[in-house]
Formats: sequence, C-alpha cells, structure tokens
Amino acid sequence: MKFSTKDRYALRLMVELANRGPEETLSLKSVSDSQGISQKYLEQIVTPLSRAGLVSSSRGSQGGYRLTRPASGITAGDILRAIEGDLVPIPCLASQAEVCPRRSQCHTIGFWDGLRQVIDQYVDGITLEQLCSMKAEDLPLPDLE
Amino acid sequence: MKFSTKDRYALRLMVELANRGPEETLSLKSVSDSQGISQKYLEQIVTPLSRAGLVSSSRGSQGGYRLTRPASGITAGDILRAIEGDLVPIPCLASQAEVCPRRSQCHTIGFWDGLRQVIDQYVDGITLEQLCSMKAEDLPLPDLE
DNA sequence: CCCTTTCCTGCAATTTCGGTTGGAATGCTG
DNA sequence: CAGCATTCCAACCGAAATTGCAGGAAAGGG
Repeated sequence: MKFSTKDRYALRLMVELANRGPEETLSLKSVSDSQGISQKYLEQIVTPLSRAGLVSSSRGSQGGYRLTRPASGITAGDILRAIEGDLVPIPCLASQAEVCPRRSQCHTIGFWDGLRQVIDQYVDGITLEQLCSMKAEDLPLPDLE
Repeated sequence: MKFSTKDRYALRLMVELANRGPEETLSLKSVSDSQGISQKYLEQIVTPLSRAGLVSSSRGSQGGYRLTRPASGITAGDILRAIEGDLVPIPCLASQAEVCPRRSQCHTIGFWDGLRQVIDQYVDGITLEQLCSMKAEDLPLPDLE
C-alpha cells in the first residue's frame, strides 16, 4: 500500500505552481531544477493534471503551466485522483469493477469501503493552499488528537 | 495506491479462523475450499500472521491454525501490518527510512503523515470481531457522516 | 506405516514502477 | 525568417513487485 512517486511529485509540482499564482506561467524546466525531478518525467505527470483541468499550458518560449483556479479551490484529492484515477484501496471498489461473485457473503468489502471513505474525506479536506503553508515541522492534522 | 491480494486474503482467512473460535483448528485446505484461494498461496499468507503471533498452528492430521487470542482483541491493523510491515503511504515515513535531504523545506510530508495517521486510526479501530459481524449490505463506518 | 497437514525453498509469468529516448508541433524573440 | 524554448506525443526499457505454483521435507494422528 504505497502511493507512487507520480503522486508525490504531482503534489510538489502543484505546490510550485501555486506559489506563483494563477497568472504567472512556470516551465517544467524550472520545476525540474528546483525540485530535482527530471523534466521528461514531469511531462508525464503534468499531462493528466492538464487533462483533469487543474492546470493549463502555453507553448513556446516563455511558456509553461499555471493553475486554472486559485489554490484554495483545489484539494489534494483532486490532484491524486487526476494521477491515480479512482482513489480506491482495492479493485473491487473501482467504479467500473465487475461485480464480485462472492459479494453477498463478503465480510470485508464494508471494511475496505470504509477505508476508502476515510481516505477520501482526508484528502478532500486539505487544499493546495493549505499544503503551501505547511512546513515539515508543523505536522498537520485537522483535529486528530 | 492499492492493497495487495495478500492483504485482502489475510483478512478473509482471519475471519474464517475467527468463526471457529480460538479452540478449534482449521486447515488451510478447508479455507482454500470455502474461500477459493489456492492452498499454496494461503501458506504464504498465513506464515507472517503466525510470525506476528496472531495465529498458532498444529501440524499433522487434524492439524491447522487457530487464533491465539479472541477476535475482539485483534484489529484489522494488526493483520495488515503483519502482512505489509509498516503501514505507511510513502517510503519517507517508513520507520527505517533514511532522512530525506529536502525534508526541512518539504511542504508535503505533513500531508502524508496525516494520511498515515488517519489510516492507522481507522484500521486500528476495527476489530476482527466486528469484521465477522459485517455483511456486504450494511456498509460500515464508526461515525462518519 | 500411511495420510494429512504444516513448513521451507525455489521458480516463473505478468504487471507495475520509475523512468529514458526521440522527436514533432508550437510560439516567442531577435 | 531563423533559432530557441517549450509543450506535446509515443514508444521503449530495466528492475522490482505481484501473484502465484511446484516440489518436497518434517511432524503428527490413526
């Protein structure tokens, strides 16, 4: 149960974009330099973010990417779902999953669906704006202990 | 971000064992028959559960596995951690991870650690006993919405 | 002694991960 | 218009993990 590097890099990429505001474009080259991620790999990561409508692009010299809306209107869930597709812990729960033949007597599907809900609730409750203001020191957490 | 089949099968295996109580032993052969999982694969799954002290075994004819303690004293988290080792969403948060060089200026580590806590809290809050009494129909959830 | 079962090791096919490579299209700028 | 920076597109690729299966050895009950 791990999130991929694409998930992690996507968050870091979006934080960089958010730091520039939605007007200024930022090239992958500069993100590559500041974050230490190869430009070519970033291309793969930004593509689904673009298709999901979270960022827009301009080509050519002085081109780059920018947020399509303020960072306060984008959640971590938006970003992760753009990369992962469905954010489900097991294939059974995917939106286009075939119906499991032992579904009716399954004792664990409820557990997994509960986990999905807990994860959804968490990632949708944290905005890109909040991410930007987080430092490593102050560990986060809405209101858990 | 998916949990492996071993994680899922481990839960189902443990539910089967719990249904027999901690006295009666149950062979992998019978679990294989009722759950439709190959006996050989189950062997791989039960081994870490045994090493983690969640089940004990007896060899030979009439042998099998049984819980080492009541199902009310075993959580889903216990089972998943036995299979997965650390239950962390990204390698950075593993207990024996090397320190990330960009840790101090990282804006996302807090997010991931929060996710880890949310997951931990959920899986540790559901006991094997609760799993046994779950049906597919009644979706779970302690008190979320 | 035979049968059942756990235990242990090794192998193998497939998929996923984590990228790299190569180039085409587009648009600014001198 | 030439050149350069950038996004876009599509393959490819090695390594690792996933998802098992096979073949036994060891132990215990009947």
